[in-house]
Amino acid sequence: MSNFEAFFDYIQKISGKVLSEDDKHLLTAHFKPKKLRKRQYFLQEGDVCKYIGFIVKGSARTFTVDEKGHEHILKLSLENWWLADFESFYLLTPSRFNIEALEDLEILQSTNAQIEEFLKLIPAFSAMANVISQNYTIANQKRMQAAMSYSAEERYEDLVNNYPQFLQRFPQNMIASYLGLSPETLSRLKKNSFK
Amino acid sequence: MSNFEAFFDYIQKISGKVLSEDDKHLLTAHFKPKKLRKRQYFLQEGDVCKYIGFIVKGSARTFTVDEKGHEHILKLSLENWWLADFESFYLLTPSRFNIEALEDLEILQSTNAQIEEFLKLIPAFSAMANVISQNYTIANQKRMQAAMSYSAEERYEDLVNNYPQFLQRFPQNMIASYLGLSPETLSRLKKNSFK
DNA sequence: AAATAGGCTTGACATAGGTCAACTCAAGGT
DNA sequence: ACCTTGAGTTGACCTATGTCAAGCCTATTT
Repeated sequence: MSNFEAFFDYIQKISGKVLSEDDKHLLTAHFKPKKLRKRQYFLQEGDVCKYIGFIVKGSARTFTVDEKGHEHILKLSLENWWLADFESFYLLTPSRFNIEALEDLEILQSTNAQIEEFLKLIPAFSAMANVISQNYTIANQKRMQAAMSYSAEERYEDLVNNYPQFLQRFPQNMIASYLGLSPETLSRLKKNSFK
Repeated sequence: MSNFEAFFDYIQKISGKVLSEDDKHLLTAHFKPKKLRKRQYFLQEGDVCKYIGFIVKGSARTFTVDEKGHEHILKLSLENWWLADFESFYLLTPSRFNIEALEDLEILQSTNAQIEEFLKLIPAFSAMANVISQNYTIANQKRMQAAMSYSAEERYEDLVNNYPQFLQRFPQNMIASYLGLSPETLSRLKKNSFK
């Protein structure tokens, strides 16, 4: 099953360890393929995030809606990323976020309890989890610094340099929201930077 | 040594596991007590963050200086928090941050290589690391959301509710920088919210 | 082919928050 | 005791970005 091949490759590459045949069987048995169509929700605000998904194909956004009804995108996710509200997933509390497919989405999903098992039983999986958690911490720190220290224009240029795929895959108003800008501001900003 | 008692308690409390006498000896042997005076630097921008510190007493700030010479505080740290630029510490790359004692500081410090050992040898330590990493991820997500969705006033109220100790321990201009505000703005904002 | 909807741009205007400068007050160092 | 230094406040003004509204273009639906 080609879905799982990509998944196994990913785990082995990130962890630097090899998956045994047993490991693979275990993963195959407990990660369920699932499809979501564009606009479908993976998670709704107020629900507990019971599942974590590994994105095989497609994209999604994690966002909140504030009191004024404005949406704020906190995360844009593509292939080979994990999809979940980790706070809700770890603590089993109702989520403050929505997660919605922006393109047709194919994921492999599993539950918290099963992830705990994988962490215990599969060394490559647990090594991967550690690396991902490091990467997350680093990425969050960078994003936080950018939000605090950089102007709108600098943040946009940062994104162009670091996540050029985003520009291909996501409409500009989503990018704007991800950067914490109104769509109008991003539009003007691009015009000016071309000069 | 009372320093270490507090440290052991912390590990056991966070991890939910017990430290054996051997564990404690290992930790005592490889965490070195260190003191920094107010204003002293734990880490300077451009240096690799070779040490991680557990704060026994005192406080510190992690900040950057932008091209215009303005400082931005990314993290304020108190007792029972870890002190490090994790990006630099994990990857051994030069840090973009400065870490400075805001009050006289007593820490227990160790190196990356030794931490790896502790993770392998001490189950309570490794369980603690997982919990902390979860907490970190959650806290970062919240802070990111706050930075994107909330006004200056809302972010301040959030801080008053969630980290009231900060108001006691840190001068107002540090709080302002932590919130991404100028000191003047925070000052005015407080005046108005008293009404 | 017409109709509709979504995304993008542009203009005019509004506003939150930043900047600069002056003043006050408390604290620490000598 | 004196002097300096740092923190906080306040006022006047400035600027980046948001808001609202209109119009345009492309793609999809009918």
